[in-house]
This record gives sequence, structure tokens and C-alpha cells, in this order.
Amino acid sequence: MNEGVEWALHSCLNLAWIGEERAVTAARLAAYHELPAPYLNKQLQALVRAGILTSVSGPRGGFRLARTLDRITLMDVVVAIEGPDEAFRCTEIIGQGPGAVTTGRPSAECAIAEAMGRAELAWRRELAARTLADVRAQAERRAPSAPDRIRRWFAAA
Amino acid sequence: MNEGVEWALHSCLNLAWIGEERAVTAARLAAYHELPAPYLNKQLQALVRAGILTSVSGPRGGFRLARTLDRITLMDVVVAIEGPDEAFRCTEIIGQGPGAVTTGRPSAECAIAEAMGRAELAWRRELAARTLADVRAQAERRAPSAPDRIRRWFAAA
DNA sequence: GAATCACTACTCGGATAGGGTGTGTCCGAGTATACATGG
DNA sequence: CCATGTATACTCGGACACACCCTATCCGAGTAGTGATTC
Repeated sequence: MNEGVEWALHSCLNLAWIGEERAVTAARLAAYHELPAPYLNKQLQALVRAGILTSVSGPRGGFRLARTLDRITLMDVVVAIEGPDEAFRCTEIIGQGPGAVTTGRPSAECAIAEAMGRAELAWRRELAARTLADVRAQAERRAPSAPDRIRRWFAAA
Repeated sequence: MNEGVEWALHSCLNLAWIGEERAVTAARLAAYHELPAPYLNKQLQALVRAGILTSVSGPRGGFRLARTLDRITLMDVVVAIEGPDEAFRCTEIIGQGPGAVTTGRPSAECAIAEAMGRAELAWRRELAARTLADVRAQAERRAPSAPDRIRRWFAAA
């Protein structure tokens, strides 16, 4: 899986903790975790295209959450970064060669594709059921001091 | 996901349908779906290392199932081909930079890693619960003529 | 005629190149700010 | 003193190289079979 998914999730949570009063630049979000700033910028752009973040250029510009965390699921972020394609793609080899199945679309009859798809559906369902608000709540339970520390660090110059 | 997973699964089912009386070469398994033979051979080697298949060299050599289909899960095949690493690897950026969490292992406190891991666990659980025997039964329900057709093709020359 | 031995042909196994996708970087388009200037 | 125009600095956005892993391929190690040879 793309490494940018982890960066995007952390950045979204950080944006929520910082607050909505002002936009945050990609450079500062990157500095907080010592990430390569231009590359994180690229990932954040993907979130903007997906409608998860909004961005403004120029001075005082940066990124903001486009909606509240309870309306952003893990699935949304994964799809925004990774793309909508599923991990297991059935290339329909069952329809190739001497043993070709000639009736209709092969994937419809392929029990393998169905079984793999069912597992992947379980994965997607789990991701879609969990919002970033849930994750934030869990994080605050584990590290109650984190939100204030983050807010203070970003407030400082 | 690695494309070889699909090839490996189809090959295992084909081996089961062919029967245990003789080993089947990688070349014939590949020919049945018009796959590149040397590359399929590489994937089958991974299955041998994982203990899913057994192999014998020389004339009359080839591959055989190491155990019955009801003792081979989709998870076994995926791990054999893809490796044991999980798709979402937490690089623990939460422990880097100014906002570093200093107490203990960061991943233990990272709610993001936990949430992503939970989703991936659901995926693995689904794969581990489904054996190749289940998949074969489903395939035979959908295409009752397939087993006989496969057996006949591999029996010919 | 039967056993033994060397040879051959065949198959797996690991080591070796090529391509595509992620990874990382750079510079240009656009904008709010600040300042100088004129009324 | 206030309004206006301009220059400036800053940020996002997309276009540009690099690297790694998957894909694909090849040749060598090992073995069962086959035939000739010998007793």
C-alpha cells in the first residue's frame, strides 16, 4: 500500500486538532513529522481532488478540512490516495487458453475472483465504517496530552 | 497485489481436478491458461517453499498438492506469494520530528495504525476462513462441466 | 536372458535483465499582503 | 489622512527525474528413464 496513506491520515488528524481558524501549509505539516514537504504536498493535493480538504494559494494560504472528521472515513482517504482499483484484480485467465470458458463474462463464473472479492469487501467495509472522528477519539483516550501539544506546536511561529 | 496470486490459485484448483496420480509440469499448467511458463514456475516454487505443493525433478516430474484442498486456505496462498508483510505498514512517523511521542513504542499508541490494522485483520480473517475446497465446491456449482473438461485436457498428450 | 552401467532427455531451482508504478523533486501560476505614491 | 496602484513574497498545482519491486527470462543442478554392454 502507498505510504502516503499514513501521511494523509496523520495530516488530517493534525488539521482537526489545530482547528479551523486558519489554513496550514504543507511545509509545516511535513515538518511536524520530518516528511519531504513537496511529496506530502502532492498527497494533500489528492485529498483536495477527493473533496476531503480545501486549499488556498498565496500568503496565509494552505490546507483546511473540507468537512468535519465524522464525515470522513478511512475508506475516503485510502481511495483518494490509492485510487479506486481493488488490490486483487482478476485478469480473467480462466477465459484464456484451451480451457477457456466461453459462456458470458468469465469473472462472473470465477469462484476465485468471488472469494477474493468477498475478502476485500470485508476490508473495505471495515474502513468505510470507521470515521476519522472515531480514530481521533481513540487517539485522545490513549494520549490525552497530544491535542494540546500539537495545537501549541503549530501555533508557535 | 501480486498477479501471481491469481495464477497460483487457479493452478492449485487445476491440480486438484487433475488428480494425485501423477505430477504436472509447470509448462502444462501454464499452457492451459497461456501464461509465461518460466514465471509461473517461479510462483509454484514459492508454493513449494510454503509447503503447499511438492515438486520432483527429472522426467515424470512436476508439481503435486502437498495436502488436500480443505487444508489449504486462501490466506496460505496469499502469504506464500505476497509474503507475510501486511499491506499497511506503519512507518511510525508519529515518533519522528518535533511531535515525537517519547514514551514506549509509538505504534502501540498510534490509533491510525490500530484502525488500519483492524481492517486488514478482517481481510485476513476472511481469507483464512475460506479453504480451496470451498472455492472448488463453488466453482463446480457454477460450472459442473469444468472438472471433467480440465481432467481430459491434461490427460491428453 | 538378466543385470549393470553410462548416457540422454527432461524438469525443477535459482540467478539474471527489463518495465511500470510509486517516490522524491523542481519550477511556474495565482493571490493576499505590504508599501509607496498621489489626491 | 485616505485611496489606489504596484511590487513582492508566499503557497498551491502540475510537470519532471530517480529508484525499487514486479514481471519476464535464461541456464545450471539433479533425476528418472533408456539403451548398450557384459556376464
